[in-house]
Amino acid sequence: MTEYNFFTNVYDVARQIPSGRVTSYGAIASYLGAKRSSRVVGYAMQVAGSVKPPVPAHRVVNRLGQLTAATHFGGNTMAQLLESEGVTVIKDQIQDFDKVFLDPTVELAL
DNA sequence: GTCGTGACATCTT
DNA sequence: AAAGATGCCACGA
Repeated sequence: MTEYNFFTNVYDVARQIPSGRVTSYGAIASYLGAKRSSRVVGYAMQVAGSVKPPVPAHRVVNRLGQLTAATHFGGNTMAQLLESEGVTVIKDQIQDFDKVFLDPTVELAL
């Protein structure tokens, strides 16, 4: 009995994000058909570290491309991971965000 | 069981 | 056009 919550749905999409790519809350929310529920998407990421399988929350950032999640990760760990995947991140700010940005409604266009 | 807060975004005035 | 207010779901106390 899989608890199909909005969270679970977000995790599913986030796990479909390839390495070196990033997405925004609104994009995922929109993909799920709940644009205004962007807040819930963000909260899902918070618990993402407590969910199975682990979700690459470091690939999910806000609309500005800022690693706002780093606050919960406990440091710059998130930025280091992104750089490790080929994403340039400076001071919790993704560079070339337009290039690494991936839209689930486009790439994952179901 | 109820109230409030939270990795944001969108809609309205 | 910009600024302000609202909305959504889940979890914590």
